[in-house]
Amino acid sequence: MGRPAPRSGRRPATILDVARRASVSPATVSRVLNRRPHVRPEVRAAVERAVAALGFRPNPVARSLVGGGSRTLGLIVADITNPFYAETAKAIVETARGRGYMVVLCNTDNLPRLQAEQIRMLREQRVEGIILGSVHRRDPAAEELVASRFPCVMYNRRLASQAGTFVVLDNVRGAEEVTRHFIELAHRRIAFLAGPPSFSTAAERLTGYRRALAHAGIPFDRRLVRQGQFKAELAYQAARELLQQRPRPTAIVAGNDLTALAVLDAAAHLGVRVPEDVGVSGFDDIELAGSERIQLTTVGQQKAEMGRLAVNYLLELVEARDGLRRDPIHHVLPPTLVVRRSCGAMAGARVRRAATL
Amino acid sequence: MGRPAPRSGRRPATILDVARRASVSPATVSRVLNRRPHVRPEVRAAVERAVAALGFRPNPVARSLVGGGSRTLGLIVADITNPFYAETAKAIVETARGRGYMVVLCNTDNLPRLQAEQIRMLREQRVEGIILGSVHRRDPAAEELVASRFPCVMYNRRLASQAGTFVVLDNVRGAEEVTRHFIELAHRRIAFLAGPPSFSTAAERLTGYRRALAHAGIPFDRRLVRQGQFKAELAYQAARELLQQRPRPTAIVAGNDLTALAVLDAAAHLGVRVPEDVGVSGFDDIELAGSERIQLTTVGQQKAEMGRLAVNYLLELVEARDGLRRDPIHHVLPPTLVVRRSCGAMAGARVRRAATL
DNA sequence: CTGAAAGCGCTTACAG
DNA sequence: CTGAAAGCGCTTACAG
Repeated sequence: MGRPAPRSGRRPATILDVARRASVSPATVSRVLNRRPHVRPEVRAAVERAVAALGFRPNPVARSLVGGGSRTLGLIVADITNPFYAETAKAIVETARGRGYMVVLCNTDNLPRLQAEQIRMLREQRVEGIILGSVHRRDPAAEELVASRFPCVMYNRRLASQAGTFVVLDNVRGAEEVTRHFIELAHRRIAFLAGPPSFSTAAERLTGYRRALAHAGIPFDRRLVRQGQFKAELAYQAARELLQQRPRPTAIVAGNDLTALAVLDAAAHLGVRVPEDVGVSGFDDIELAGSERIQLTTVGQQKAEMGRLAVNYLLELVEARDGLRRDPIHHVLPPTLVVRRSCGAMAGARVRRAATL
Repeated sequence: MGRPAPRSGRRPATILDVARRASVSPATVSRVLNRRPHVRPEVRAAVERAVAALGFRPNPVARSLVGGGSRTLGLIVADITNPFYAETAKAIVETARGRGYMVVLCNTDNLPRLQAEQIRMLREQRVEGIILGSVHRRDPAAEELVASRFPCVMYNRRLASQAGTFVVLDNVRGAEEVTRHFIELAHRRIAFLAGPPSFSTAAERLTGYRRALAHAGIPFDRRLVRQGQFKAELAYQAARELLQQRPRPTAIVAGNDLTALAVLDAAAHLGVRVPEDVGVSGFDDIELAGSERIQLTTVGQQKAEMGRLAVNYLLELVEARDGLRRDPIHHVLPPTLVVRRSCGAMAGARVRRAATL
């Protein structure tokens, strides 16, 4: 009588099965499973034997219901087909797996409404923390998330308020360095293909560009700044306009590699040679930037490292059992100027060297 | 006395709160929530009012524990930084969201051990179904998953046994068409940069290549086939070897776009002109294949459609309440030959046209 | 049509 | 050190 005998079939073992086999209570099994102290070694061993014999694996859903943690994180990016996000996402997923967490992927296309909805869904699904790859500078949903003290970290972009933990590139310096690089190559009419000013990345890169001009005493000319929106199609149009200006800019600093590629396309279609007629630079150093046909000068960032840091900071928050939650961390990574052919420095070097001989 | 009054604070409303406010039982609330019949309209309305007033959202974890479904799917790909996977993943995530499901992303780097581990973890997390983007032709973990009748669908690649539901490209035809295209351009020494033969995609593309040669009466020459492993670095080496053969192949059919780009690089480094000295083609039609600097002739596949189909077939399985589970579906999508500059057809056409005048 | 009760598989105080 | 009991928030037979 009483409960039916356990079906010998496919039903996965539960903690009760383990308890019975080891002749202990489920509470004790739970203690062993969670490596808690206060269990006699021989009891612990018996439980472990039972676990092994039954091939028992705790049901994460039950654990999560009772507050034990779902071992799942959320990752929200703007566009997973953007190589920058794909590369960081890969590092994030792999780092999380190494720590025993899975990650739910969400794609927002930069739509605030979608991002707010995804944050809500992720919290309902009881993910233990959220990584935000594409917050806006003002971003009510993200700000509320941070304020609620729910474990989260931003990467790539940050809030204007500087609230919360984030790991970002030093975008100001990156843009400043690449712009100065063109200045050192004797450029004066340097255009800037900007990203949407609602993103910290775009705003900071524009700042860096202006700063480099200012340092060199080159007046800022707003006609040389065009919106590329970080998107290939829009950037293509903007690049055409820039390239048709007279006098034509002698260099174009693009907001990211995707838009820099659009500049290359626009130049090709207009018969403008790169780098002879116009120098071009990007931002991100995606894998294709180094290919022989592209050879894009760009600002590199440590994408895998950024992803790893984001996960590690997040898990610190997740695992900090409430009390000892420390101050938000602002981790700013250094940029690397990657000089390839598209800026003209290579050719120039060769020419100069030849002249010296 | 009895249970403490609900803390007015942040505790999210539960089904019990709703039941109390609507003066019904939790069972009735559950019925309304799940749109089950047999609820008087006025009761239903009262419950709905209570739900709205409390901002109640059912806890998916509890639902999932009791067998109600976690509303989560798993997606396992070989490499999310490969644009093919990024593009299909995007469609998958968005289609799933439209149907109210989230998706857990896993990356295997094509390691069978990792894939087996991820499948296990996903099942433990109680995802309701799994999409496999990178099965091997023999793949014990995937075969077992299919055999267990757990809802799953493969895309891109399939099992040699043809077991399970899948949506794939007609790879044989794709490779056959692009090879024939070169033959029609009068090529005879056509090399093939293969993928790992343990993948159906690679095996089928090789078959298509051989079939086109056979149809044209061109003898198969195994020295013209090299392993590119679908990876840029390995393909680069293999491409160098091919390009240094004497006589040099006049065309190279690459197993995918990533390896075709490696061929372009190798050619550039060796001073071999594309398409004048060697024609090149890829497979996948990733976004960059169309850029002005690349202009890669390739075999296009409907990536977004493939992702959408995978989700829809999977949800059919998930939602087919056991009984009416129908036969596995084998959906084979047609390839599209995308002719750009790298094959030489453009230049050739122009030349021929000029000659005619 | 509706409710009381049991149960999903764990964990966490509370006793001892 | 260990166990009995309650509970996490739902859903599902079973009664009525």
